[in-house]
Amino acid sequence: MKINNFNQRCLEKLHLIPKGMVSTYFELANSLNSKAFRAVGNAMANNPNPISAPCHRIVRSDGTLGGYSLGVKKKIKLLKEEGISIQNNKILNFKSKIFKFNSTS
DNA sequence: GGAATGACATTTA
DNA sequence: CTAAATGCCATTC
Repeated sequence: MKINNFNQRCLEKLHLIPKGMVSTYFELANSLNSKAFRAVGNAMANNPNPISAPCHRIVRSDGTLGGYSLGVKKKIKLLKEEGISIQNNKILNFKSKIFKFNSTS
């Protein structure tokens, strides 16, 4: 098995997300200089370490939660604990809580 | 090497 | 606004 560059990359980025903030698959892939937001989701889905990586801070571009290996329910709870308000499986003030990575090369 | 899948995104009806 | 269809990228079978 070769090194999971993509997967590892995503996990590293997750660590950059400050508490109380969330990010989208799109932004995450964008930070990787890729448009593989699909592959990003796959990387999380395979989730080698769902504990070491705050994958619960990753949501869809629409502000919806999307999914979670441990269960969407858990994701909501975690985000709420982080200080993020969620309702109807959607993040409130999502635009204000979205976090963008350093796109500056 | 090829087909199939997915925690997605965007557009059109 | 909701639903359906299409496109995209990487990984897995």
